[in-house]
Amino acid sequence: MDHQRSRLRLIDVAKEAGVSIATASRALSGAAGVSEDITQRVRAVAGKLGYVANVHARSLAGGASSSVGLLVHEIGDPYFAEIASGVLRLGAQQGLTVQICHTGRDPDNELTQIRALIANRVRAIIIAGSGFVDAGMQVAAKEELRAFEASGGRVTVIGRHHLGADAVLPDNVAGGRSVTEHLLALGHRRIAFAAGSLALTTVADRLSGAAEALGAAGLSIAELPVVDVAFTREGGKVATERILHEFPDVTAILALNDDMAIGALSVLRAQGIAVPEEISVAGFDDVAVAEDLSPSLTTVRLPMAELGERALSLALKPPSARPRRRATGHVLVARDSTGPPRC
Amino acid sequence: MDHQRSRLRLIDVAKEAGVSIATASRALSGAAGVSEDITQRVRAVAGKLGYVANVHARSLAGGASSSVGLLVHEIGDPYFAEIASGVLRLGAQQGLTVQICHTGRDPDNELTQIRALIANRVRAIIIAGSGFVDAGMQVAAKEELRAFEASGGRVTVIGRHHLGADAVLPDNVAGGRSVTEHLLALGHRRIAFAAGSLALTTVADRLSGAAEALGAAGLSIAELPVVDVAFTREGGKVATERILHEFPDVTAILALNDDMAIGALSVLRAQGIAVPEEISVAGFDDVAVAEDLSPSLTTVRLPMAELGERALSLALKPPSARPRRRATGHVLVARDSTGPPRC
DNA sequence: TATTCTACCGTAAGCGCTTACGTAAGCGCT
DNA sequence: AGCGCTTACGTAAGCGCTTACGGTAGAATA
Repeated sequence: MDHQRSRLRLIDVAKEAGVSIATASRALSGAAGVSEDITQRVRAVAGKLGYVANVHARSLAGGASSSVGLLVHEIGDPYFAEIASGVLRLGAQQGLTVQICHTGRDPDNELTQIRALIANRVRAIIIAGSGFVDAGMQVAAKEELRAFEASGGRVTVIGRHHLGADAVLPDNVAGGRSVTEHLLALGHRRIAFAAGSLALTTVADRLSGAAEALGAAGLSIAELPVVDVAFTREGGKVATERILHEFPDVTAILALNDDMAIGALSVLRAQGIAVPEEISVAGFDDVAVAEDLSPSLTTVRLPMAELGERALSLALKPPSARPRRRATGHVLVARDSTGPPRC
Repeated sequence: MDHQRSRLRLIDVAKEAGVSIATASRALSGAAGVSEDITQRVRAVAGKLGYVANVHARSLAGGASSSVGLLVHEIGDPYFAEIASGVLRLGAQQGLTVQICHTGRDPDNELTQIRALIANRVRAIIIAGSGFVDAGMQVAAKEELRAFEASGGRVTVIGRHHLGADAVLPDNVAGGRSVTEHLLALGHRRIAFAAGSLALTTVADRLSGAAEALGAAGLSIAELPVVDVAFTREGGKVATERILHEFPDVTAILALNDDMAIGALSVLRAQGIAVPEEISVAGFDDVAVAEDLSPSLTTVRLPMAELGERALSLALKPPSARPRRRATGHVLVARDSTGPPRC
């Protein structure tokens, strides 16, 4: 590839500026030990010539890489896309390039991608979606990550508690509390919960927040229906049908994510039950759809882009002795799917 | 950073395998001139030791980079996210790393990002969202890209015609034809078009496809209302109000993207006009929302992920003398928002 | 057997950059 | 003037890899 040879090198800039290559390097990188006027001169020449340093050479010589990796399941998924958006924004601001890998939920592929990131000598790996935090990650991949950390790389995890690595996660507990308080404030007492898998910390946290709010109002979640199906639209449908059938006195359904809430809405519409007049529905996540549904969905917005930014900023700090956890805020987005109970 | 020193190098593998570093390199890269058994031995050792070649050193020495760049406006936008998904999928399959840059629609930032990609010696730059193809790109950025191409880099564009570079784009003409044929087949004759900016090739193409379909049915688009407002939800609302007011005999509204269609639906709902019983509505793009609206939206799905894949595969081929164009297919997704006209 | 060829492998020269080290000049001090 | 010290800059040694190039063995040819 002649495409390498044709671009100008540091030595071209140095010659043009009448200094040595070392001085040019120092001037451009802002290192100490170069007089002010020479620094200016070199930078001016570099700008005039349109010189851009070769990242590979720089990284090879200096050891400091200027890129970070982001691991997601599927970048097309809005959840991950929004995380990526935050990571990219901060990355660009910091002059870092971001390499996004999506695994397609395939453990083999995941291992390959992690190896590729390490081969690229990324400074940090941010894990947003991965078997690492769920199940099924290759043992080899875990070892690879461990070795990566041992050799100075940083690993941070988004959205899950995870032992051994710094993590940022949405404050699901507070979110669960907020939306439950919203329902209580409207006057609801018989609230049903459409849960996904109770094993997920996400679900557990949201429910525990709800329990707190209920407790503060003198109620107990133990006396309310919690229907655990699947964290999907279909799961929402099944849960809703069961709730309507078994607990006809409920006045509000709190789905633990928006997908389930959408399923709930479709069942209610199909059965001719008015929302929110007869039953209120609230969700979790504020997916883009939520606003456009009819009725528009009351939900809890979690700032995934902000989580992405925080994960990166955490990754850029030196590691701490014990893993850090950071929870970010949330916003209750009250829309048309919730209202006061009829009676 | 000791993190560099601690990882094992090619020479470690070579020693362990009892060969020279050159032979080890050739064995791993699959170059000719190495006996079969030595190749196997080296690879086995590399695998056992978990050796991963340093991409920076490889690229610096060999000249051949293993990464490509993708330029988007905003990765959080599903349109770009889906494109990215396709690029990432094929990239992973080809062993390429993909550096995604999002510009936030800021021309200065865009220039910075392009420079960063070039500094990373990417093999190709895929432009999905950029002032390059719209307006407002920095002149410096265009020059940078031109120099990049001149020095052997490849540039491909997604979603726009663009002179001088290979491009892949959805077949908007065929899409416009399909959805119009669908409406005609249902029996509609008075169809109104809610357009965005007629200056966009996207809009022009979709309309020209519609005109073809109408022509084949013995109708002329010149006699039908084409309301040109803005390519937004709000634009869809305004267009719909105008259509209802000025052309009360229309039985179907074809919005030239889904955002406008969503706006149309909300106006119709507000005015108590039943869809599709009184008026049919169709859109374009098949955004994720489309399926969840009520009524669910008939629309044309454009395979953006596939476009991303094609853009990459085009970028990996040697450049052709004249720029290539590739149009991909589309799928008409007929849902509940369209039906036969009442009368 | 001597010779040419081929296939294989090792030696070493970079790729473009950073940075330890060396050197020279300027400063204040005795 | 001579000393040490600081500051500013140049020289050169790599970073880990690829790849000319050269050398050595065995096969093939005479």
